[in-house]
Amino acid sequence: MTKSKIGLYLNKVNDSVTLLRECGIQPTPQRIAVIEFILNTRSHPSADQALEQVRLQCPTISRATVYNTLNLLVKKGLVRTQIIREGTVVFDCNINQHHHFIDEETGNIYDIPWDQLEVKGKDRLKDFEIVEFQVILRGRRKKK
Amino acid sequence: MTKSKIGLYLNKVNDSVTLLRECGIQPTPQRIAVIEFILNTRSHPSADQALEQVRLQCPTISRATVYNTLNLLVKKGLVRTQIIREGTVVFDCNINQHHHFIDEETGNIYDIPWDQLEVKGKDRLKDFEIVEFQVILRGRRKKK
DNA sequence: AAAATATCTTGACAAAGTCTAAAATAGGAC
DNA sequence: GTCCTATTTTAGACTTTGTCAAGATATTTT
Repeated sequence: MTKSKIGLYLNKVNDSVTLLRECGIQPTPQRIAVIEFILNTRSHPSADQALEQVRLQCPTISRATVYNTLNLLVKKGLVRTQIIREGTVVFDCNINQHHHFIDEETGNIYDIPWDQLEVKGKDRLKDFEIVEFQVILRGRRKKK
Repeated sequence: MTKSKIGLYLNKVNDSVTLLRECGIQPTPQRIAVIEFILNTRSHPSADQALEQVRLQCPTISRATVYNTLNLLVKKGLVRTQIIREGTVVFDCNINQHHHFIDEETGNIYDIPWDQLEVKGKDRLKDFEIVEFQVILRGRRKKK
């Protein structure tokens, strides 16, 4: 399993153990619980929301460990943070470039595939060296 | 003076008094100090940063008053909030649509005029009703 | 000037996040 | 297995951002 495929296949404990080892992270039960939760959700949770969910599996885990583990996963490039919710950083297991849509009624955050939108005119911004960018859209998700 | 011109002309106390009155806000010394600071900065400050600066002019102002006044100005449409900095809401006196560039070295936030960038493909997002959007770019501002 | 409103301040509180010291655990050497 | 060391985890203290309520000040209204 390669890093680029994470986030969809992580339903076996073995996978997360392997993944942690590949990143040079000791696979403790706490870290396994965190990585299995975060790589299997599309919900862009905050650290405290992750804590709440991870405790269902691993009731004794401390807040500091969840924060430490999530930050470690960010440092290793397995997840990334997004600044799109008021008051808290959210964690995003989709490490490929993509955009975001935020439902202002529910607070839900949806990924928009990179190739669905095109941003034109960036080369005109002569004063800025762009390292990354994304479009952030807000509104309502339509009911089916 | 109309609301659409605010943010550039606000160097006379009279202007801010007029503006507050136009919005049905009683122009107290505290509120004048807050509005004069916030409408004359391009720096996208947090509420606590605003407090710090406003206290230079009005040393006795309380934190609650700065928060209340800023939120009041948001409600009246004179400034708006942006979620682009980690850990805190920032206030933006540019109420016209625009994009943002964030210098990752300094944390400085720069406005990018609306017409400099074009986002194509929004109509393909059938599941979403878009109320607003912006492009957020990160990188380094080039030295002159 | 007294009463009624509106505003401001202080301090308490909650949530998000970091840090530290001590306890628990794991891994390696023997 | 036992001992030793390095790594992890935990609990709690602390900071920052933000809100709220109660009392103190100001401002209007009459």
